[in-house]
Amino acid sequence: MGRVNQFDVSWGAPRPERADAARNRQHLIATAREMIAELGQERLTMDALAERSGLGKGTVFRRFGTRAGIFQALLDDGERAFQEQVLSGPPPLGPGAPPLDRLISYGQARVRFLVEHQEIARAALDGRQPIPSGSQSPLSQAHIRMLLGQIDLGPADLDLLAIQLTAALDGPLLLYVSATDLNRAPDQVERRLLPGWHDLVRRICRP
Amino acid sequence: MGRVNQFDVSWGAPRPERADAARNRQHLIATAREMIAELGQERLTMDALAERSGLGKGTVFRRFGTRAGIFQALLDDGERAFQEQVLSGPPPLGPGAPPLDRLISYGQARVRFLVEHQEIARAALDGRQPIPSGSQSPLSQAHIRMLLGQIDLGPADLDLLAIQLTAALDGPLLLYVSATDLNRAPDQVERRLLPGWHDLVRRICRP
DNA sequence: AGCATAACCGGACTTTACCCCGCTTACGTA
DNA sequence: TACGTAAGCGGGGTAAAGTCCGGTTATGCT
Repeated sequence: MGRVNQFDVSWGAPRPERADAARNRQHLIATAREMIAELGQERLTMDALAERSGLGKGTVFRRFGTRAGIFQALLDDGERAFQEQVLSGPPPLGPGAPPLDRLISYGQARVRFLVEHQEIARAALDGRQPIPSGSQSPLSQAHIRMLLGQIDLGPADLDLLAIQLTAALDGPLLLYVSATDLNRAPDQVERRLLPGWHDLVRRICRP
Repeated sequence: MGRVNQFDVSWGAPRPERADAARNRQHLIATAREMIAELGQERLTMDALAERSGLGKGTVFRRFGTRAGIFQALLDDGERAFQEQVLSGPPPLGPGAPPLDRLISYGQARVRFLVEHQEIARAALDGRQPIPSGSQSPLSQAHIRMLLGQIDLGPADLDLLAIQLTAALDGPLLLYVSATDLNRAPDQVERRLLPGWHDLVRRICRP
């Protein structure tokens, strides 16, 4: 909800969004959610979204820039809510617990988040964009980086380590686990991935 | 080179490819390489590829199924050659060295491979495909899995660990490192990623 | 060799992401 | 409150991905 348009990457909004534009974005996102629920992501077309919203095609594209942009916006939206839990919710996810515990439960929460938003997350990938589309999951990466800073790891490239961990967390879901598995048995997937993350973090962070 | 068409996922070819089809695939791959070198991946269109090859559009699509399929084929091609080095080349990459050393140098070789084929690798991603397009880099994953099996890691989900490591290896390049950085200073990227991989593996595999 | 059949070929056709540009509307200033 | 202007709007236009199907060619069998 904070961003002005698809080019506004910086957080401090340089200029407030015009009222009608904000209204339209809201409406577009809501309509997109409806259509995805009804038809599935692969049948969400830009034209149909525009028509059902009662807006012009041009508007849709100015808002989101590209088809993948819609899904990124949707994901951002969900991620923002999720991130609030993480930043100010109860321990061990929120502050108060030892950083290692927070890291572990963060990963577990994110696995659940990604399983839930799996369809949208896949559609937000875009092979044509030269730069990682909107730089994938920067919030997640930043949070992991922050927690790593509070753990004593000796000399290490913490920024890179955070990137690697983020990839090890997101990758198995987005790229490597078959969609069939996920749809048929999301529970089983979680039962495997959650301990996997736990184990990975323990291995990396032990002295 | 081995696969009959985009639906043939199994390795043992059920039926040999017809001679003209094989010739056309060869020719298409070669032409695609030329055009990418001349124009860049984003300007490689299916129509242009067909015309320049002197073939019909239908042929191109039957061969590769989708635009991303072309890039997957190109990547497969390169990966196969790379994999031979790994399976039968000299140590520490090839067999003969201790598995931990092989794992480390494998990652380093793969980083170089991905930096080199970066453009194609990105284009091989496809957000619309419900299943991880051809299941991304299965060869790499299998090799890592094999090496992990030769290292004493105590009780662990080795298959999942291999997936996580593959993601931690590929992810930073495909998703998180900006394309600008890569193009301007591939050397610097390597200088950072190579030690990063070394460090990650040491952390995970120490007793 | 001759034939049946399955695979392959090509290019016209459809769908859809994305661009363009003249018109309209909201907001800062006087 | 009136005005100038920058931002927003909409829908027709383009190009490229992906589909279809009638015609063609390779291959196995006799």
